[in-house]
Amino acid sequence: MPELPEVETIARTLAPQVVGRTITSTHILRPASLAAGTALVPALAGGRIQHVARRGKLLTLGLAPAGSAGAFPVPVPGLPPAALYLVFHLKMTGSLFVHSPDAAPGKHTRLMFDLCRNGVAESRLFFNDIRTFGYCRVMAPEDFAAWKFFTSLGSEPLSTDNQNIAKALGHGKMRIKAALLDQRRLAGVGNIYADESLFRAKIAPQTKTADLSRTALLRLAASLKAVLQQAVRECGSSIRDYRDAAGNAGAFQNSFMVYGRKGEKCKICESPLQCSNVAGRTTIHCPRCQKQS
DNA sequence: ACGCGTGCCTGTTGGC
DNA sequence: TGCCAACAGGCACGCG
Repeated sequence: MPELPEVETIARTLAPQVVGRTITSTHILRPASLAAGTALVPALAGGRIQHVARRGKLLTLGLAPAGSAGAFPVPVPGLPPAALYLVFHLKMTGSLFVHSPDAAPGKHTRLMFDLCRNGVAESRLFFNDIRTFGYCRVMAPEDFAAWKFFTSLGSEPLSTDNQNIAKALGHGKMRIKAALLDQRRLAGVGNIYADESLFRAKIAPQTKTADLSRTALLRLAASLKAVLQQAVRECGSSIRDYRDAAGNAGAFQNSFMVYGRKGEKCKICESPLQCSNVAGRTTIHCPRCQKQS
């Protein structure tokens, strides 16, 4: 389930395989996986991939039309300019891989993009998604910049200072775990990194944000950044079958203190870890270590 | 306006 | 051993 570190890793490993290539054709195996921009699909042909970027959990490919000098009047905040964007949300089971140009779609292949370099067919970009929650949108910059989900995304935790992270998390009446998962407050945090950052900050996930001191919120901000930074360094977490765009597994799952460790002993105090449901999500925490507010 | 519960989807897991 | 309910979870949506 790609969260910020996984999407960042996928973007980094995908970029060298696709930047500079031109899309020659698009294969839509499951129309519903193309959530918007069907009318723009013909415009992809001849588009040259300029960059791969990430915003929250969204992964974007920015295209320039063939021969363009690169003047793109409508900017998309937080992303490099492009004439047209391919925007992916991988949700739980989406993945992106580059295969040979004649590779056949698999059972879970939803979209394929043929890529050429210097006029020669080079590869085929696959969007696979077992559970079909993920999607791809083809968007002109003005549509992208006006897309409600995109415009309501909160700031990037790794480029926001601790005071502003504490501010983003600290208001309202939510439980702190729900606030961490709220993409309008901070973009990119999912269930894994919410639980892991709460453990490291010694905060119980069900605590109401209003009951947390400024000190606790600042500690959580620092823990969240540290966890995300380490996970990016370790190329994300591979549980089940997550792989980056180069086919490599991540390593951060080896550093999990709580996620997926229901009933196991806390690595700090050896108390059994408690499983509960907070904000509609499976939540694991240590009832002994996570008490500070 | 905000917070919360539910549905979407399919492969895997675990209980009986 | 086999069946099947429960589970995984990000986000859209509807309700209060």
